[in-house]
Amino acid sequence: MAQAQFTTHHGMVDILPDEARKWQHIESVIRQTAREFHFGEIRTPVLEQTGLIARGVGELTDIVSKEMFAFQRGDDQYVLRPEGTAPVARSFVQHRLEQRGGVQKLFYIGPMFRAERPQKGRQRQFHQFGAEMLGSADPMADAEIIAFMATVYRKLGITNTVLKINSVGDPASRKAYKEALQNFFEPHQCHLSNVSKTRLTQNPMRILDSKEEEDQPLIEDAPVITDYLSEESLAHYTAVKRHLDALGIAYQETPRLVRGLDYYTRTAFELTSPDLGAQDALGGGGRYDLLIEEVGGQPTPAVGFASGMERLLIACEALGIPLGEASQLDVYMVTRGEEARNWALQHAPLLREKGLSVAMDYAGRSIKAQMKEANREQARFAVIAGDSELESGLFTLRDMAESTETALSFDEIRTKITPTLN
RNA sequence: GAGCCUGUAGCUCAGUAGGUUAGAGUGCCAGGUUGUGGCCCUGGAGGUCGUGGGUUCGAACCCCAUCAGGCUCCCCA
Repeated sequence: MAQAQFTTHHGMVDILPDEARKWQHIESVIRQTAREFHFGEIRTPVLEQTGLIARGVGELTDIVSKEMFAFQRGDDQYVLRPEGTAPVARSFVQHRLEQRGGVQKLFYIGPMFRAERPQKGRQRQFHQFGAEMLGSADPMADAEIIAFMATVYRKLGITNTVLKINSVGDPASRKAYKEALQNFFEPHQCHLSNVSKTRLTQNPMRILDSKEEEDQPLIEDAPVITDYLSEESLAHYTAVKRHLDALGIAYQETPRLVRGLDYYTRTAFELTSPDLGAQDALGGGGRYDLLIEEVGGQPTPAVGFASGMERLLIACEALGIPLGEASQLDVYMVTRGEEARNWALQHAPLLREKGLSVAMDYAGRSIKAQMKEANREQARFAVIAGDSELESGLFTLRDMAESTETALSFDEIRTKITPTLN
């Protein structure tokens, strides 16, 4: 491979036009879904203050402790955002969105950054779409958020997914549960893996989603959080499940589901796909009733989800779901001679005004080469212009699929060709 | 951060007892048709064999390092 002098950074990739078409398709499904659920788009900066992420996501999380792209400039600490929820929470507080009344419903699509070791379905710059509902503690909000996420996948035809849900409780129930876990694991400490041993003191709940084999038998018997939920949290959880049932959204209760971000309270969920290998999470989310306060706002209950675009692409590909048609070229203007090229350059806009896509040769190549290109680009029509056509005012309109030609004036051509739908 | 595997033309890949100017298919460009595509024929361009060292008379092939990718661990989207 001829090595380029400059290349993308480790774990960061270019998305070229063929690939970008797929992204556009997925994005349009997301935007359409957002419209149907009546969520407004929010676009926050890619750079945030490091303190916001550290506080919002949690100092002890992997994301903050070892995966941040952060730098200092002057007195300011910048970080490339590793996720979307903390920035949305910041924006909510900064712009006093609670003053607008009602529940704020926001969605976003954009790049996130984490300095992890790249592998399939995991990049250092990756893209997420997500949605947040701020200002509602109602279990219906949880159900709507999950429905939003599920709808995107359903529309795209990704059906072999599993929705896992759990409740991680409120602070009080979580405290009780953590103690119960510590009491349970402590006597068996010597049977735990090394990672889990350290988690025992720092964050015992994380032991539950350990993949270490030696931990599995113990995890099986570990106490279940649902037994430690406060009355309110249990009622909330029950209501969320009831609403999902009513919506016809299938789910799997997963008492051991714990998410890696600190801000979750009560509802936690994750959508997984068997097509993704080691990184099997398509998306996930939950309720974060304490985050807004944590980043300096009034106490505000909220719930949201985030989903990985790259993983969505992988899932589509695995299922053979076609994404994004090649853009249709309506007219290729084939020219011979400088005069004809000038004519084409000046008349192409008159076709484009009608919404037609129009291409021409910019390299002064032979008619044959231009026809070849028209064919490659799957043009519907070729308009051929040379000296004789310019003189007579009648141009050759060639239907590429039919291989038929007619002599028409430019006005007739302009009237005859109409844009293809889509 | 750790382990294993891979790295030859734009793309998919051949190419070891280490030995002269490194190959195929496809794509690209051109000619066959002096103004016309898709099929066919012919020709051409394109690779310092990921990069840097080392071993050797000689390395795409052996050794080391490095970079990039893949799979797994960790964790997450």
